[in-house]
Amino acid sequence: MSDGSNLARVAGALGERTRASMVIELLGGEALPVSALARAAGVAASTASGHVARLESAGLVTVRSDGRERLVALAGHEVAEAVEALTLLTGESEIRSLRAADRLAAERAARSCYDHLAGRLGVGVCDALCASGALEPGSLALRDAGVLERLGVDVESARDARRPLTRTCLDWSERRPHLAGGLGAALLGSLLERGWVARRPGGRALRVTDAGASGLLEVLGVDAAHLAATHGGRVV
Amino acid sequence: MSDGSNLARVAGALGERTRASMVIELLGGEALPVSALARAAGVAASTASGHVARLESAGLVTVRSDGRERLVALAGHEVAEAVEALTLLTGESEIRSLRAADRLAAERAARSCYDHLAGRLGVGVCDALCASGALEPGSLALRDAGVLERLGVDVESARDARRPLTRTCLDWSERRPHLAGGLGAALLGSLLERGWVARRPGGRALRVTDAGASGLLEVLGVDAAHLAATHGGRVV
DNA sequence: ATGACGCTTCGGTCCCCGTCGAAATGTCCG
DNA sequence: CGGACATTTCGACGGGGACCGAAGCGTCAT
Repeated sequence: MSDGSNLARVAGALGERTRASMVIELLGGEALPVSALARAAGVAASTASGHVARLESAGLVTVRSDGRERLVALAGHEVAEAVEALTLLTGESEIRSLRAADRLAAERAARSCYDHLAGRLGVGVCDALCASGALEPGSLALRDAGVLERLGVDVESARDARRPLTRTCLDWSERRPHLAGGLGAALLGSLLERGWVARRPGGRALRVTDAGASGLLEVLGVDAAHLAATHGGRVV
Repeated sequence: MSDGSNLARVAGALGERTRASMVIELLGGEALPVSALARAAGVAASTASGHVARLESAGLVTVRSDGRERLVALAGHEVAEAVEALTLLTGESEIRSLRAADRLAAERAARSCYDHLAGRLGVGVCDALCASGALEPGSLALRDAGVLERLGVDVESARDARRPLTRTCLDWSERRPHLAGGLGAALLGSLLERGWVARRPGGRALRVTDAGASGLLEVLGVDAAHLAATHGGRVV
């Protein structure tokens, strides 16, 4: 690795506006067809096809054929972590359109960071888990699995030798740490499975359902409906 | 951030062989003059100058004039973390030359990961800190500051609101976590200040001094001389 | 079977950017 | 002050790659 060509190959795959848009789109955690990525990035299907091929050969995404579609997904949580680390280096973005502003507001409120919660909701849930004694405040080390199990998380099966059980992920919008790692992934998975949060179509933003609002209030004392509301904006 | 241009700007700065080599060179943690980066990357001084300008405008490095030299350094630990995260995505590198093989062996043994220890030595020290009860095994949360203070670390001043006290950093050579974060930085700083480890010129690799070998053996029970030896290779 | 649809390949165009050497600027040291 | 050195600017060259539309190839539905 003293030679830079490996790093350049991976970074170069992200280092172009169109491909970067595609990867950000995939950061929602769902697999998307090539056509959706083309639309999101604003390029022709043929152009998008080439970019997907390059992302795949760089190992950033995996592609799976499904009928006549080809579904593209991030290759793993390591990719999402690298993208998040790079995103932290970028300054704030300028708002370009009303639609972009809406979308940004929704993502600031609640979003998935590939496989775990982020945004105000993610930080709020993490803080509540610390306050309830489930997690150690600074390090986010697991202290008491009880609260998490009441959220439907199977803590034991969240253990995975390939990555730490808990990890702090610095939120680019809140500039505060939130819960990532195997446990963060299991938590989002459980909330999605229970229908407490749902993915908003066409992006990384999440929506808190009525069941989720009451459940999170009861178990964690978190006013999720307030946290996940777009400040002063319309909530779809 | 739903637009990819910010991500592309930062990733694009890393996404070119020559600039990637320069950044890897800077990952040692020392500020280097432009001429040293040019030599390391194998390009003319004028070419290197342009690349440094681009890295600076992307916010990845800072440049400080010192006499007739301009010293380039990584802009902060966030940059180092992003580069490490990207490095984890690259496969193994092929060895191109005997010199590169020597260098790689030295870096696998002991190196600085911008501001903390990495390589076999870094992992070994981290394991020993866990075994001695100073750190919590999985999360690396601080348990007992005593051992660290015997290593010269001022734990209190290592606390920094802008980043976690301890963080796990996955080692690309060992594929095992080691200690990063504010405490990891303070530890490397202390070992360098005490003269227990020293930077090898021209790279990220570290050398364990005689004082360091006996000190680490006494305080942590770590056979640092063995860990930091290049396996079967010559040790300069 | 016959479209409709999603995707890829191909050919062509254009521009960005990495590279160098030469010359200019600025700094240090006799 | 004048020569050595580090760096930057400039001009020129060449290559890689981003883009599109048209055409070809599977797959699904009617």
